Amino acid sequence: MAFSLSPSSKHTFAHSLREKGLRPTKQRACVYGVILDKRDHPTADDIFDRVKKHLPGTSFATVYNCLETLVGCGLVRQVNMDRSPTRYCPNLTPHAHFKCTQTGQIFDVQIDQDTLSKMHALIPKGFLAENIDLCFSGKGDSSTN
Amino acid sequence: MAFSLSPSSKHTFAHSLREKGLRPTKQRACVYGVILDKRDHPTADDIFDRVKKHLPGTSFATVYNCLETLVGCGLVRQVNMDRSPTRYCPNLTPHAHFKCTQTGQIFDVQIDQDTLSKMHALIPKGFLAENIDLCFSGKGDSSTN
DNA sequence: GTTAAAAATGGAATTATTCTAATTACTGAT
DNA sequence: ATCAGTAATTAGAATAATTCCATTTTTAAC
Repeated sequence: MAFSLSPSSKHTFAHSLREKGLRPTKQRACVYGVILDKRDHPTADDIFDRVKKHLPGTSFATVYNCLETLVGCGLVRQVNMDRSPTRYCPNLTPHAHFKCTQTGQIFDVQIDQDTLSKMHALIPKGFLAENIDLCFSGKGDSSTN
Repeated sequence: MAFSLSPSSKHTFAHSLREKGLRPTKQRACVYGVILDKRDHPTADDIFDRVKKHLPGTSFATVYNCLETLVGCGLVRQVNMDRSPTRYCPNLTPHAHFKCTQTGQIFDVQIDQDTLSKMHALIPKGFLAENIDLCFSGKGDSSTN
């Protein structure tokens, strides 16, 4: 059976897509669903595996298409750390990422408004930032292993 | 002829390598040289082309090997923005990068100590960051085109 | 000079991602 | 409801940055 989003997620989802004239298809809902469901910053590959459990016929291309669409609608964010596969994150609040070099795990790190402003203030006159990306890497919290 | 580093760069270069028991070969010097020479955040491909002008026999594998070595010695930094090819930067002071979405150009953006501290302060207890990466993207300064 | 270790080389292999052409599913107008 | 037109999905091929591997060359120490 298809993935079922919670009523509120389903609403945000359908609304965000329709705003851009796009259709809330079951594949898109499912991709969005698995990203919301387990917030472990999955790769396209992880997402493909999870989606197939719900919609076995789904192709890799579709997963990539859906991801691109969801990113374009602002429903999920892409997380790129060094050269490793792109990961996807449904947390839309201002936050940074911390990658544990030992486990590969990625953690969200909240950014307070003051620090965010200071970061914005770095940008020289004449530049207009549409995107900010802050990534840390190092040893993660051992208690979370 | 091989690339010639300025006396002070040559010293830093040889010193940093020898500290790790590595040899300051002409290929490594050349790769480092072209990165220092034109600080435009070149890709491995760009570097390969430039190195070949000085040392025509150089292979792609060597360029990658040298880059890995230089990064390992802390002589250059890798810059990864989204999925585009890795770029290399000899600026070792704390700085962020701004990528112009229109031209693809990458600009260095200095980070002051206060902002840097605030960014560090975001890291939760128990985590130890070895690396910080701050990237902006958006419209670059039109006066630089 | 000889020898052992390190580095460089060329080409093949890998892998995440994108592209392409063909099929299927919607949506809106009739 | 049906049809036409558009959007989305599919399978598989293609791409491109990077890494790997086996071999050759260079270097440094004795």
